[in-house]
Amino acid sequence: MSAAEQAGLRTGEVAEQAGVNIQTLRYYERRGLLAEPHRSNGGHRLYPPDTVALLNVIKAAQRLGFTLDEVADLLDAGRRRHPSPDLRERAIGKIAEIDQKIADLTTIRASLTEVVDARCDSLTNCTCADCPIPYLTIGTTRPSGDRA
Amino acid sequence: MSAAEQAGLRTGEVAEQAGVNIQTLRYYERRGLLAEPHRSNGGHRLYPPDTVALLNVIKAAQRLGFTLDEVADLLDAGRRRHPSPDLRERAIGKIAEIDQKIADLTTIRASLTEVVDARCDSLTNCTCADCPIPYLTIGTTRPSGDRA
DNA sequence: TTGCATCCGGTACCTGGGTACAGGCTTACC
DNA sequence: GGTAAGCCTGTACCCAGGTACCGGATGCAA
Repeated sequence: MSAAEQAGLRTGEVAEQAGVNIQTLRYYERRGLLAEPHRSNGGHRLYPPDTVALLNVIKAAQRLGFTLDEVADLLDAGRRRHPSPDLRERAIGKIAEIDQKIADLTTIRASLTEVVDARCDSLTNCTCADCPIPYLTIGTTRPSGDRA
Repeated sequence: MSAAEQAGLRTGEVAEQAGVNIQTLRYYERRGLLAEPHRSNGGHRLYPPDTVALLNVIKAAQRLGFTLDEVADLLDAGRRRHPSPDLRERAIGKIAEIDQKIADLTTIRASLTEVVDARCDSLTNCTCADCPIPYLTIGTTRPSGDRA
């Protein structure tokens, strides 16, 4: 059993297993998404094994359109055992955001399904001559009043 | 009735109504998201009125984590009356992506709800001492094999 | 103890999605 | 027809999120 096995994963291992760049690990550390890991005597980082899972979480959240700052918030909210009232507030806000996202995605999904199910395809000469923008409904439910 | 009324909206009007920058309109035009509008004799752009709605759609899709290229694809898919088989293929792919996004969002939502509902809050000294990463499940369902 | 793969910090660079500015022409209203 | 607001093209710049590169130090196995 080598020393590495009991001390943790090194950057290269984490990066490889999580499918991210080594530089990205250090970047996330700077951004506060990854806690500073332990170091070897020589100063090399040694990560706890669940870091890989955490990175997958981060990447998943990003794919959903959250910024790194937001991801940091989400992780923070989830991490604390007894969230402060403030944190609760923000979590509630995030839930509302998420609900909106889900609603929008559902609308887009429906539109795409129509395309695939050939609502227009088979009708070929689709009744809705001016059918150009099928996702229009999304626009009408946008979250905060943009319009004057 | 002025000439403008029958010819279309000018950039400033569209930008204002859609809540975007004028520069953004031209940027979208360059990127192919907005068709080149008609021009006045003097060369000023004159947009059809539904451009505003279209912009809202674009912005909504962006909030959901789609890139501009992807938005362009989505719009394209929705626009065609009789989609080519290829387009159908891509639409199907997008639907799968969207389903994944919805699933992930749902998971995150559930985790946040737990936080808000004080599953830990009231337990204060939460049983799950190592509860640190509640969204872990997301990572395990990530879309395409990242791992070697 | 040598040698190669890795890792270190620091800095520079890249892409996506915009945004700002300069210098000049149009529009619209008096 | 004068003039202010608005628009034109072109180019430069900005921010987020990474990536690449550099010169030097570590890790570890033979």
